[in-house]
Amino acid sequence: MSRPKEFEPDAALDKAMHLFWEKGYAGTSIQDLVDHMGVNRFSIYDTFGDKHALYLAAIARYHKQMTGQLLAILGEGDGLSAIQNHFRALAEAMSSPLGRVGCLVQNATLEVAPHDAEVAARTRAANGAVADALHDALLRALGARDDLRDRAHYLFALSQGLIAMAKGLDDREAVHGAARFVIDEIEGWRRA
Amino acid sequence: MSRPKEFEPDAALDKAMHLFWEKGYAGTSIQDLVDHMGVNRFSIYDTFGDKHALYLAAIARYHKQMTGQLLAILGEGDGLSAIQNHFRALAEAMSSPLGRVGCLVQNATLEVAPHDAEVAARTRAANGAVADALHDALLRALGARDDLRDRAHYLFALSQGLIAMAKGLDDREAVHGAARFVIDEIEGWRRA
DNA sequence: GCATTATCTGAACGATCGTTCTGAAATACC
DNA sequence: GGTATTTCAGAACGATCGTTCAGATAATGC
Repeated sequence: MSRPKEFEPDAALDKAMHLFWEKGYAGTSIQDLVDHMGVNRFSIYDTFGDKHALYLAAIARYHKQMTGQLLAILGEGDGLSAIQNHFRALAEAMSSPLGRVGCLVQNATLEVAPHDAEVAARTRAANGAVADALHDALLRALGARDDLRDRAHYLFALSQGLIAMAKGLDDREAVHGAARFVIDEIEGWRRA
Repeated sequence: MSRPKEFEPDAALDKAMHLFWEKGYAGTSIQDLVDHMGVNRFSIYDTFGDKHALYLAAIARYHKQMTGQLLAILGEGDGLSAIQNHFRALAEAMSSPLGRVGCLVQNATLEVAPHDAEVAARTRAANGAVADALHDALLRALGARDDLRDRAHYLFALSQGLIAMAKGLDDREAVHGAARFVIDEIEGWRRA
C-alpha cells in the first residue's frame, strides 16, 4: 500500500456517532465532525462517504453497540426477569451522564426518519428488533395468549417513554421512579 | 393607522406551528415558512421577530391548543376515568393522519431543548404540566399514598412512549394495542 | 533511491442559511 | 386630495452549509 491513515476509522466513527447522538443530524455540521473526529474533511468523505452515509453508519454502530446490550439482556434468563432487567438497565443508562442525550435511534426516528426513507428503514428495523425481543421474552414467560401483542407493545411504549422522559422532565428520580413502578407491575405478572 | 396586513397573524402562526411540527426547527427554513405561511419574509420578521421567537410562539400555541385538550380531559370526571380517557384520546390522536407527525413539544424536547435554554424552559414547563395533571388525577382517584409519584411518572412515561411509538413502529394497531392494555391495567386499579 | 499510490492540507465551489434593506404600494388621517 | 404611516415585494447581505479539487506530504514496493 502507501501512506497509512493517521486515524482509526472505528474510533472516528465512534466519535461521529456520539456527535450525531448529542446534536442530531441537521444540528451537526461537517465542520463539527472535522473538529471532533480529528479527521480532515477530505478523509471523512474518502472513508465514509457523505454526511448522510456517515449518519447511517453511526446508526448501525449504535444499534450494534448500545441497543445490542439491551437486546442481550432481554434474551437472558426467564422472560419476566429479563424484562425487569431491561428496564433496570434502561433507567440506569438514561440517568447516567451519557444517557442524558437520550437514544440515537429515537432521535433519528423523530428528527430524520419522517422525511428520509433510508433512515426510516433503519430506525424501523431497530425499533422492531426491540419490540420483537420484548415479545419473545413475554412469550417465554407467559406462553401464547391473546393479549401478548398488546402487552409487548405496551412494554415497548414504556421503554420509549423512559427514554423520552429522561430529556423531557430533567429529573432522574422521575425516571427511576417510573422504572421502579414498571418493575413492580411486572413482578405482579408472575401470579397471572 | 395605515395599510392593513394582508394576512391573519393567528392563522399564519398556525401554519408555522404545523410546519415546525412536521419538519422540526433546523429542518424548517425561513423560505419554507414564507412559502407555507403565505406571508412575506419581511412581514414574518416584523410580526413575529426572528425564527427562534416564531418557534417559541409556535410551541406556546401548540401547548395551549393541542396539549390543552389532553389536560382538560385529565381534569374531568373521576381520576381513573380521566386518565383512561387521556390515553384513549392520545392513541386516537397519534394514529390519525395529523398525529403521524407526533407531538411538537416532544420533538422540541428531543431536538432543540438539549442545546437551547429558552426552548428547554418552555418544554420543561409543558411536560411538567402534563406530569402534574396525571399526578392530580391519580390523587383524586387513589388519595395520598407513598407510590403516587412513581405511579404518576410511570403514566407520564407511557404517554410519552405512545407518542414516540407512533413514529417508531409505523403501526397504528400497535399504538392502539398498547393503549388498550394500559386502559385495562388502570381499570384494575379500581380494586386496589 | 526512485516511482507509485494513498492521505493530508487548505482553499474554493455553488447553494442555501437567517436576516436586513430599499423602494414601491396601499390605507388612514386631516 | 395630499401626507403620513405601515406593509409588501424582492433584491441583497455576510455567514455557513455540504462537497470537491489541486498541491504538498509520506510511506510502500522495487
